[in-house]
Amino acid sequence: MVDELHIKRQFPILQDSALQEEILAVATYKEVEAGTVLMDIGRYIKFIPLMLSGSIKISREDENGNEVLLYFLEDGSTCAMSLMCCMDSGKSNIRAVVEENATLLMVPIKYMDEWMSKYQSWRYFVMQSYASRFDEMLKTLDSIAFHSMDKRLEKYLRDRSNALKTRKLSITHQQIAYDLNSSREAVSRLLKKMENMGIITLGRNKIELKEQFS
DNA sequence: ACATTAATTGTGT
DNA sequence: ACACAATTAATGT
Repeated sequence: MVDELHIKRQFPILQDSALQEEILAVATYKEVEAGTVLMDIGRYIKFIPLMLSGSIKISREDENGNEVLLYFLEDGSTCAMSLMCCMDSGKSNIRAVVEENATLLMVPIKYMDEWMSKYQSWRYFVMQSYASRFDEMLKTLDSIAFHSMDKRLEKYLRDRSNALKTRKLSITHQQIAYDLNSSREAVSRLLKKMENMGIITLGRNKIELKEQFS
């Protein structure tokens, strides 16, 4: 069901075929359906997930229990946070919820050290994951700190569209509001404006991003 | 096909 | 943010 070709396609950076074989040998294949809480704050991380398909939402909670959306994970990527955690306390700082049915390769974290020194491509992979997640989080931070809700909403739609690889999003205004820590009404009104501008079309439970959406 | 109902979206304050 | 209206999709009859 999962072979080297599969890995090559989804993780082009992991070129080393010895590494690919080793991944296949030690990883367990897992299918998770939408809504599953893959990892929660405070839980111990035992596996590094390599995503083959689907989409996962990574968020974090502050002292008051407010959830903050950090980014979406898509296929071909891994959770930089879990890479970091296995060098540190082993506990997760984040929550990972499956947005769209996902298939994963779960690699036990005990291989991390070994592979870091053994495989150059694994090192690159880890570094690149860090770099891109860090970058992504900076953008999210900018968006929260410096941009108004309409820009944040645009970014949200873009991100979600990229993660799910579709222009047709199935989501309610309420859920978006929750992810952006805003109110449903505010989101509804902004979406309506965007529809009037002609960059999206709205329907019950769906939002379609038009070509003009940049 | 029609009526009922729950969920989602729209609007005024 | 709240209250309520309007619309939509799902479900039963």
